[in-house]
Amino acid sequence: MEIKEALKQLSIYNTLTRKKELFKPINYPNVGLYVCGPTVYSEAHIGNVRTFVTFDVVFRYLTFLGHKVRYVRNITDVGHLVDDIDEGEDKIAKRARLEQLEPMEIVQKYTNNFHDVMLLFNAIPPSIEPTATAHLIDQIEMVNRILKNGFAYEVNGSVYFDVEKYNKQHPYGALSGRKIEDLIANTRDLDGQSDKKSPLDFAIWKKAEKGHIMRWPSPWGDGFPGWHLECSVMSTKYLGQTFDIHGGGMDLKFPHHECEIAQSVGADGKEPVRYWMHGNMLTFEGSKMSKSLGNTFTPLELVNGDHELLEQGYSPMTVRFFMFQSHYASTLDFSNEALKAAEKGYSRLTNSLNNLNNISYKTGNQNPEKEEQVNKLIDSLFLEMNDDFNTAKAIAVLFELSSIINSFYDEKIQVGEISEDTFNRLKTIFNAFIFDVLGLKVESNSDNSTLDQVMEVLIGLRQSARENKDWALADRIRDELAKANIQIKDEKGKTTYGIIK
RNA sequence: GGUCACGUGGCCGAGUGGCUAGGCACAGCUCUGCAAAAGCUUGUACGGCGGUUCGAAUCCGUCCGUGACCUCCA
Repeated sequence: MEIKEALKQLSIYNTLTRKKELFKPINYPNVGLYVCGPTVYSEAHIGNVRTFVTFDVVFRYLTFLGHKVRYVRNITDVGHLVDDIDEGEDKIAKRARLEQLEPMEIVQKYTNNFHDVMLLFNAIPPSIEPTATAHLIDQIEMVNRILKNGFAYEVNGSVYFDVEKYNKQHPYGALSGRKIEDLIANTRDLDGQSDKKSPLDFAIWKKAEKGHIMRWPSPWGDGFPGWHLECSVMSTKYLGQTFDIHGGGMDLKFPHHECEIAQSVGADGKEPVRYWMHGNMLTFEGSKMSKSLGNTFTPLELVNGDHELLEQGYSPMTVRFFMFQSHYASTLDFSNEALKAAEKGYSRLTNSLNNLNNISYKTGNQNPEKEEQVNKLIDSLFLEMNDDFNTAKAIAVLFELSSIINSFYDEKIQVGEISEDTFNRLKTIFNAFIFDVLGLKVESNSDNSTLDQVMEVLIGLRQSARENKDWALADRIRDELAKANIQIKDEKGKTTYGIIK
């Protein structure tokens, strides 16, 4: 599909500069996109879904505009500690102990779960999905480079990044807007327990204590890599020392992403990322959903309605659509009312889509105003997405187009008022935005062909009754079916049915 | 305590110095044997108080409220 240059001017809000900037890839048309993936120590929750669905659209839209995107999203399978960045137990090791499994069994189990969830929500798999444990040699190498450059020190088999020393040459905290003095002033004393010179320092290699079940040999003895290191290593390895876009949840901005920058600059002397993007959090009743607060639910619970906070289940595409009705950088509050509204809205949109695909073009009296209106709305779809992936506005435009489409379908407006070219453009772009850009799928209520056949019989019987003006029987069929949650829909010329939720 | 966001009509939620966001709900209408479904149409909102401006919901100040980050979480 040919897209006008004027419709390809994408702007991205860059968290680093706090400004919207025109997106210019380093090696057009290639684009490098790195997104921090999950730590696979427990089931994915609905907040994870929001972040990855957000970047799914980023990936899809960049591709749609003609970029060749290499999308790297890691799996963290070692190094992420439970309580304190450098003092807790490894999350995966802990889970392995609790479930009495090998750590790699935990990793596999929750990686599978994560993939299932991503599939359920129709997120395209990344081009490369590297794991931390498969890049230990690369990580040890990066630790060596940082040590060689003097930005790290070894103590008792662990290696720490020297934040204060680094800060003398490179500003630390630019991404999250922090000053090192404030950070120092705010840090708790660690009661002299730590090997670290400063509480701000973070482990890039951690010694494995006796009995620690995740350990690899290194120049500093048996140990495992620090949490932040993998992302620096794998983004550098697959996307280069400086690449285009780095994304992740807002909660990773500090310290995780700040540390990534420090590590990359400390190792290779280059700013790693051109555009930083951060997706915002999901809230429930006003407070952040998070594993630690325990107010999350899993995607499956949401889909099945299997949670005390949920009045019913909401289909994956309803949820996806719901998420797109707000901007990725805003918090989004979950509620039954809002989800139900999204469910109806989404069904309205897919209904219009079906209508559009069932209209056959007929020439008529062209109306230049209508022609211009339709083309302008189509252009707006691009312009809204170009404005920092504003899915909410793009969806609003889709609804405006829906009204026009439905009017064509009902022949309240003749489709011949617009040219055939414009009609074809409308059809192509409307479909493309829904399926390719937003990544929505049409979910059918029933794939049950037996039920379809039964309903065909009942609808036929009712139709005969109506033709005989036997309203009592016709209404009885309708009402009895309604009791069984099946709704009869009399449309023009034909009758269909739907399952009431 | 420090830093930073946000407060939009009944609900959700965009956006912006002057011109209708959109969805849901409500209402009216069309269709229909009646109804439902579906579709169409309408609704003039931006926390309080000051200020800047010809004009502010949009900029500035201030107050109130909510939230996030500052140890883990997407």
